[in-house]
Amino acid sequence: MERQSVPQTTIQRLPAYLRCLLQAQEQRMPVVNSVELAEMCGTNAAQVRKDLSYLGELGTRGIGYDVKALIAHISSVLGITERRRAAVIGYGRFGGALLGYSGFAERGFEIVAVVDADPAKVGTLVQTPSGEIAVSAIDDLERVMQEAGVEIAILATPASVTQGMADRLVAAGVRAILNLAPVRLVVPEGIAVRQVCLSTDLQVLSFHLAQNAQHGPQGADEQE
Amino acid sequence: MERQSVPQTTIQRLPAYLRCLLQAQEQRMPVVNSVELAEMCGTNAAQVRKDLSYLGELGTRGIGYDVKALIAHISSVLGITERRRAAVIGYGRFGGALLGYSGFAERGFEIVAVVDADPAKVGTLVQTPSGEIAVSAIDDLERVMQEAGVEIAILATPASVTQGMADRLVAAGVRAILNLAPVRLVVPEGIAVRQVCLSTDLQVLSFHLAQNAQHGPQGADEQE
DNA sequence: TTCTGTGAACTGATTCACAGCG
DNA sequence: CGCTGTGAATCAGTTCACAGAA
Repeated sequence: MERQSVPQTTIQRLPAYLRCLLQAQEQRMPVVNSVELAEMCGTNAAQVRKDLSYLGELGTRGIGYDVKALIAHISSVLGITERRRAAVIGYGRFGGALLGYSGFAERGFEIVAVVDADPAKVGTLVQTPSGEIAVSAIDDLERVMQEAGVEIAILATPASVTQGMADRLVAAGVRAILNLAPVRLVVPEGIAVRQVCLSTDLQVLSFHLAQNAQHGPQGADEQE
Repeated sequence: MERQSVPQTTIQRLPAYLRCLLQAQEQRMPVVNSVELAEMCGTNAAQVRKDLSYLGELGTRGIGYDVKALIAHISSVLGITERRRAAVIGYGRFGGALLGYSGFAERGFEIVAVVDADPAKVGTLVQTPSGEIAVSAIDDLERVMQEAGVEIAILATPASVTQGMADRLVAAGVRAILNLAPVRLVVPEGIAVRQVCLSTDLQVLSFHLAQNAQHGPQGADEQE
């Protein structure tokens, strides 16, 4: 019944708002206004009001935003009122680190499957914050995704095999992919992909170092 | 002697151009034109030409861009003609994964120090793609940063101590920080910070799943 | 009076379309 | 001719400034 045109940039800020609101809740603040919320997450009040206004009329004039209600609303917009089921593809250094990470569970995600190509690893039991799971074989990828009801795949495979994995995941019905390998994925329309590339981020940082070195230490801050 | 107004967005795309150019070089292509380069990195030709034009007149009309020369130029703009020295703060699951990752070395970075608070870990030898290094104690943070000549710090510490670490790093002269902990860092003007938050990315993906579920499987692709 | 919600103005980035170099 | 480099047009996102709800 409502709009669908929430700007891309606003969506990317919603998780930050959510984090700050949870923090406010811990501090027993029943209400926050746009100035406080902006302060907490490092934006400005106009931005906060504009962003939240895309989601509906969520505030009370003269008062501010009800913390509990706003948390519920943003969670709903982000689609994390129910826990989302994710899988880690590639049980290597990064894959292993992800499985042990408790931050996912705290933010609405559960790792329900791990897949690896190495026969030596298949069958291994892995301890995750939300339980113990066994490593599955790559050959069973499609079956495992379907049986575990995986909605999001986290690709932590070697670069060379990553596109192939993505193709199989899409064919198996996975519609959202977080790619940690340093390759650009090509996927059909309608599949959501997010690329995380630490080397890219380091290179951007390096650019700023190069800039500041050149003409006096006054310079660029933050990203975005 | 030249401009300093390369748009933020262009800078963030330079690493991708670099990656594609290295790939072109491997395929023995001496020259690429804007259409080919756009194809390779998933943009459009106008974008490529505009981006590269901010760096100078690097192409040859009627021909395209010399791959070798363009690699050299972009590397120079990104400040990675010399190897940049980075440190990993926090030798936990993620820190460990980073140290074993060979992608950094391939893209102009060298991990020259690891620091951890756990006395049991201090002194441990860690094998990295570019050699063996010993874990240093957090108490020695300032000295280690200075002696190793660290330019970029990668924060992989528990959220609760991350801001404190950032403060000490800045005080120790580090001017660029890649933060993997899910907290917003507050740093003085002139310090470059990049935030990587996997949970945030998952939440954005979840938003897209929620959207598509609502009104028919036609939908959002890619990030940015 | 206090603070939200929102048009209007502005800023920055992308795309278009073409002049002009090799 | 083919392709770059670039002004001009467009589009998206941010900031301003204020009307009006509580």
